[in-house]
Amino acid sequence: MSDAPRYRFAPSPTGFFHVGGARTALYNWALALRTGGTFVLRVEDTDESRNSPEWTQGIIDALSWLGIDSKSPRFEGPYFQSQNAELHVAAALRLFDAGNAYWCDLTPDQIQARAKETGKQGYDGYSRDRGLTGGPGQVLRFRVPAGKTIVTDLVRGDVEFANDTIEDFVLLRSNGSPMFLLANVVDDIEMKITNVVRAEEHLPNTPKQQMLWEALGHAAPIWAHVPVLVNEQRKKLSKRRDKVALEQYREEGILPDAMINYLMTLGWAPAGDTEIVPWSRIVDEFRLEDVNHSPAFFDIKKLASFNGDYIRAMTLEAFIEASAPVLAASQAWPSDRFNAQVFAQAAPLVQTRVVTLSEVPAMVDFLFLADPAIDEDAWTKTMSADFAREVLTDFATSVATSEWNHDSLKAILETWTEAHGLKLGKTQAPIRVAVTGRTVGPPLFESIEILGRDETIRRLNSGIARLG
RNA sequence: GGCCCCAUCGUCUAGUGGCCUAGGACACCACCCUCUCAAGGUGGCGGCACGGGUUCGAAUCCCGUUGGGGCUGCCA
Repeated sequence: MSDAPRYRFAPSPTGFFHVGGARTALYNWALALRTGGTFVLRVEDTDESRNSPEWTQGIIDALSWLGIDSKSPRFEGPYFQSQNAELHVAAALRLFDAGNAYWCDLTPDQIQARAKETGKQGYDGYSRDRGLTGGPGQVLRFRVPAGKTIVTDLVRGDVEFANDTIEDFVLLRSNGSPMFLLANVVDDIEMKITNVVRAEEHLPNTPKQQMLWEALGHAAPIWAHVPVLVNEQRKKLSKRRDKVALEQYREEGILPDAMINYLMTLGWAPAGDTEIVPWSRIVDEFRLEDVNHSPAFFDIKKLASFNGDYIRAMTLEAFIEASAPVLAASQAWPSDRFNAQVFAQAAPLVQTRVVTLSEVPAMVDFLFLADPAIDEDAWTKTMSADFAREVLTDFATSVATSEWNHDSLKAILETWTEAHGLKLGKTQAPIRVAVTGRTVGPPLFESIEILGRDETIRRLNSGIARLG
């Protein structure tokens, strides 16, 4: 098993979990599962400003929500890049000793000034042969060899870079700390990573990393650069502009299975005519070679549709259980008025009517409010019907002594409706508004049945009173 | 500017030279069902960026154009 592939996911902790990162993690996880390989989590925390212990827990929690279980035998880590700093520096020094790196005392300002002078871009290799020996204020730069670098990529094929278009990049900062490129490669070597699957934005870095692997005496891993996720403007999803936090979707009632399934269909599709497929099938079918080459728009509407499908596919028990937290957290009614048994009765009525769990409370609030919140527009619209008062009055009278189930309740109104030459769609409206406060909602007669006779009659009468 | 990547309905995709008068999904529209709203069912709208090749035959291969995107830091 020593040749089982080792995949890795290497996020930098930034305080929230990016949906793009989630997809990359899922790709790596699916691959590790199918190949009998390992998923290594490494937190790239070498930038002080991106380092906070709770961020790390956030990553673990987010992965776990996505079904990437840190206790699975397929999972390894988390490792922390910051803890390997000594290794990174040692590798850099080895590179210097071997002549693959050299010291440079140019400041960023000086580099810019030189570039302006020569009319060229970036650092020009000024210190290559100056024989500097290091010390305060000097950075260590990699000596990019002549020739070209060919990156063999599982999704993109061979990508060729002319080495003279790659400047001698910094390995060690002037304060002696290692840069990301170096740290990343040294860690990957150290952790025996065989497959690097990451977002396309890293592709331009790849020739540099490949040169590092080789200079350090190792064969480069198998690369795969998957397309980035973009917004409606076709720009890379960004924290500032876009809704990218996985946690936010979780809070809004997106189901993990829906998110997982949706994310996997961005840039890839399972065989057949349906995109809604269980994770087990994704694991069986997912291949990097089949991943699309172009950026994919993260479409919240389609995500919502997937979520609706997943909600409807749940058993009633599962739906009730999944709704419990949002119900408990809801501010829609005084918490002591909530009744789990009542909700359980209403649950089948709401399950087909919500797309996210967060919509559940608004669907049943009239059951838990002392008085339903009357929507004014709904009221004026429905109560302006000339039969409104009469239907309310007659219905209240009839149901006072009728059998208490939705079929009889419906039959009562149907009889009344026919006798008045009207349509049930019309006559139910005033009753619905008086009882629930709105023109839309779960089926009326079922709702009334659950609400109970006394409360229904009370609301009907208070509606009549409100009519004046 | 330089380097690199990409290009099938509005969006996500199927498609790897003939099965394509291009299939599915989301969105949208219509109809059916129906106590409202959903769900469900049926149907519709809508696409191979453009121009050259190669080939008996091109969405599929090649070149160019155009258009998008990414990277370009002593961030990761």
